[in-house]
Amino acid sequence: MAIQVYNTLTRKKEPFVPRDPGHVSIYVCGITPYDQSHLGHAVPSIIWDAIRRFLEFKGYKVRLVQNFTDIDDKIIARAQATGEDVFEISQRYAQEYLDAMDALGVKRADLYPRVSQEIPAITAMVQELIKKGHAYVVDGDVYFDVTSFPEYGKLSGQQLEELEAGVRLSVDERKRHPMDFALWKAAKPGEPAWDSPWGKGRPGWHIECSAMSLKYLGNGFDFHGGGVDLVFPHHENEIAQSESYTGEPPFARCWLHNGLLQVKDEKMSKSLGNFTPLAGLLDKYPAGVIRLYVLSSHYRSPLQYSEEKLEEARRGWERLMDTVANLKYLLSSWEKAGSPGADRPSLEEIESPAVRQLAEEVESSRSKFIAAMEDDFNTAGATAALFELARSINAFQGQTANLTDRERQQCLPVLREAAAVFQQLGGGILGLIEDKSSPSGAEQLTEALLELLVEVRQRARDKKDWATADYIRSELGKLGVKLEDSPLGTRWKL
RNA sequence: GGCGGCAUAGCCAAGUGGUAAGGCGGAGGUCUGCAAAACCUCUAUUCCCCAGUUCGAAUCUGGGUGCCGCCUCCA
Repeated sequence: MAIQVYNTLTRKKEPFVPRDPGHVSIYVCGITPYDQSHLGHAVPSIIWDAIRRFLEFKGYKVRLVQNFTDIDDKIIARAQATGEDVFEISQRYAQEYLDAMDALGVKRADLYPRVSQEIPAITAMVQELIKKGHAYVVDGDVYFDVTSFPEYGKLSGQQLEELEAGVRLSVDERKRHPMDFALWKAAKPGEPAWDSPWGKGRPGWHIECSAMSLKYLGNGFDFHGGGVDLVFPHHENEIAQSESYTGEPPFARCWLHNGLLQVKDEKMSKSLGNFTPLAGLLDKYPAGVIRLYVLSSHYRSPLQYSEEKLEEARRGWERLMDTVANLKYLLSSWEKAGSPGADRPSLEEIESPAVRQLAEEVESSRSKFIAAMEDDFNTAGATAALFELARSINAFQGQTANLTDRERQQCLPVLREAAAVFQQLGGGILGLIEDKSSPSGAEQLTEALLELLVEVRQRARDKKDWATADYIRSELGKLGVKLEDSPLGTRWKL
């Protein structure tokens, strides 16, 4: 089944056909680092991370580029207010953003170009646009002439005439058309500026993404993404200037826009002052919880933010993590017991109905998951499939006690496969399940000590010394370690 | 005023013509020294409202209503 994607440009779902077979090129509009990153910024990052991981899972070689707008009015304003250097500010907040993405388990983009480092590409593009008659110079400013691009409005469905009627701000009299936008802004005193054929100045907002995406991904790259709030004017303008520049549409093949994070029915944004900084949130919630919260709805839907929603996500996430722990426990105890690690038998070869059912359910959850992701990256449907798989695995575990030796023999490879699939879907693609493959020395010691305490407590329990057993459990509880007794033995979790 | 989107249980949320996934919460049960976890059963005769198309609509069409985003910096 081919991947289907909803394209903002055509307003319908269409089959995804990459520009270059086997390769996917993606440009995601990044942030303007002038203040703390908030949860709203994490939304597209998490979504694109899942999309990217899924495409890689499907065998594509993915190239993902995300920019930093490290020079703009807001950063300059901030610098003037604090007396700090413009680039120190943008550098610091860009780093904070990257740290937060790392903490969220978002794989790094292949490239994070910064406007300030791309001035030559930008001025070259502006020059070409002037040469082709798509832009004009006024007092050191350069404007794009929207009437020179007949298709202006094709992304957002806007008509130039209507836009003109709806202009809310006083229009700069020097512009030929009210919707003309700045490609280059003449420098004001005290602002960072670069030399250009039109005098000292700096790039306008929209031109950077065109220049950088064309430079690093080439014309006609596969996906251009960002929040829906960027459709107009930002992405509309990108299309206008890029396609005017190259003369070879499309600039980007498919436009994906994610819904916005809302707080009390208003979007979360820095300007509204209702944002939840990522840094603090990551102290309170594991990355997997935040990711599950974001990925359990479709990327195009708006997402309501509240602590309760995150708490709900936490409980669901804990169930997934418990399933991982269950699997690990079961596998290691069986492996210790010396069950031979045979090849995975075919479905027909499996005698035990319980084992066969598990094998079937693993396969069906896996295909449901993949089908959901192929259908416009429906992570909500995919997480549903993951939860179904968790239930299958946990339910199977409850039946393991009455399996015969021979059934266990067949079961081990099936169970290993279940674990691998669960890890691949929930961990590898959605990034919900952390894979602690190499615990640190301190962690290993902690584990060993906990195992010891659990063993001591078990001896007390064997003697029906409930007082000692309960004492150990409750004291560990105070330290944040939860003990759970099961027919398979006692498990602990932090 | 223009453009775009959304409306599914107590809450969150999939589902684009064939008879309502999944999560959280709630009720009951199994297991268990207790606790917890896990599992099982139940929890929307119905998808904002009205009309229409159809053998059949949450899904398509028309008309309402409500909410959100954009038209100014924004992920």
